[in-house]
Amino acid sequence: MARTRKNEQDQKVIAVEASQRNAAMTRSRIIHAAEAEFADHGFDGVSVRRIAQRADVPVALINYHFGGKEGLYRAIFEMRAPMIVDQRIAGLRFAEMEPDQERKVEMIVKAVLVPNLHMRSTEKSSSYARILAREVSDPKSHQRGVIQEFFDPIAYKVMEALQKALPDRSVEEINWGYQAILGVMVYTMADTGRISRLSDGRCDPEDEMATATYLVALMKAALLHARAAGGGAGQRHKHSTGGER
Amino acid sequence: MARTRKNEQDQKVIAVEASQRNAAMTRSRIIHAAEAEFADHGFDGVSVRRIAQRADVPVALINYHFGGKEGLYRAIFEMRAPMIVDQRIAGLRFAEMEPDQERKVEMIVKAVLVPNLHMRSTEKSSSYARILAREVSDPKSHQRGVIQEFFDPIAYKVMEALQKALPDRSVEEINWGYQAILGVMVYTMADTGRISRLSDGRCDPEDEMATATYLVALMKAALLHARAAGGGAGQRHKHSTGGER
DNA sequence: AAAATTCTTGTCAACTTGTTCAATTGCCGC
DNA sequence: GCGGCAATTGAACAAGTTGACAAGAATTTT
Repeated sequence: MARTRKNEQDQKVIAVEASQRNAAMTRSRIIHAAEAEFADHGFDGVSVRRIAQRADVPVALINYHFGGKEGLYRAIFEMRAPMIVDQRIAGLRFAEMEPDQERKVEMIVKAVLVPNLHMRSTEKSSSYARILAREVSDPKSHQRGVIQEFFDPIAYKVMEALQKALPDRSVEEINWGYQAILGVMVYTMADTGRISRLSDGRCDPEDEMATATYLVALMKAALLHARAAGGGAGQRHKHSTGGER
Repeated sequence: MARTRKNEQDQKVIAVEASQRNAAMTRSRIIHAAEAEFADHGFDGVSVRRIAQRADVPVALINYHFGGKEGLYRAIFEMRAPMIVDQRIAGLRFAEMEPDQERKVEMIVKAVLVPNLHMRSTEKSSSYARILAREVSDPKSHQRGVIQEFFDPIAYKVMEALQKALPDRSVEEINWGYQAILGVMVYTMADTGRISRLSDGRCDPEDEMATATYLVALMKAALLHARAAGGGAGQRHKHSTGGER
């Protein structure tokens, strides 16, 4: 957090060109500009020059503060990720205390979905949601290692909680269940208007409340009622139903 | 002299196919090179020069045949999309004839998932799956309009089938259900190794059969058993989607 | 007050980018 | 044969890219 002696809010607009000499604030302004640009055009689609222009700083400042384009990119995650992770952990702790199985699963699903959905509908950080969505569908993300570094730990925690809530499920079922939740979440977060278009405006990811309600209901049902093959959790010969193709 | 004529014909075919003077063939080579590159680095992450180099053709040829980078990008979809759409339509026709509700829903889910999952595991066209995954999480996709043009029609068909199979569901429930299927599918298709890493190798998107089994089971359960909480999910205005800053 | 440090800035050069151009090649019907 | 035509080529273009530098301003330390 920026620790300025003076009130930062007051100065934010006033002294842009004048004599605002504050590293932390400049950094912040750059990061926010970068966040918006990266969200709109992707890592490769945006130039540091445009970020600099948007942040109203000279280009060289970006290299000075973040040591390059990728450093700036990582800085965004370093700023935002803890926010989400903490909220998820809190949600999981909540779920742990719930005795009823059905509600417990629901709370776990909520713990994963709600922080991100909320973030998306918050104007200020909605860009970050889209960056996140991009990152998971980019092979380079592995190279950058951002997801792994920031989100793998919480992923294990969630799956552990799921396994505890659904003890009769196999490891595979738990894993695929978690991946499904994530997929739905990411797809919704990344949405660029298609959901609203297809539903003729009836479904709107911006409406955090409604979206969360429907998605939680879906994934809760998926986790509670899905059986991989036939009846038991065992791996019988699967795929006996009609063969298309 | 039938024989001579046949020989001539044969030689002509061979010559045409071997010669670099074959528009269709060079087009194809360019498209395939582009597909691989776009999948790995995204639309903005790759230069036409690299594509040209990979296809072993001069750069100018790309612009000649496809009228630019974006034209080339669209050409990929024009080649691949019909394949998937047709398979889905076939799957839906299958589902339509199924009397049992539960099996019907399962078949619809399969009709959506299987063509894409199969494509992903096919080596030759696995790149396209990743391109598709990128496209849906790119705001520019709206600008390009590729998804809308090629996949919106089949989306309506699927939702129609879902509505018919689950008549008591609201339009919103059907829409979110479909979005969920798509989200899970896209996330799985786009996966860059995280699923396998998190599951310690137990879950592998490359394994088309197992993946389809688990995902179909999940989404089938989601559609069949999900009920929006209490029934009153229709919270109208919650957040004003007003001014940005 | 002077010096040292941190932060900011304009400018620069080497390099890519997507696209266009004029010229060339091979194939066809005349 | 010989133009007409589509396909191909290498070169050139203008615009934009990144990262670096040294010099200047602000802040802190001496």
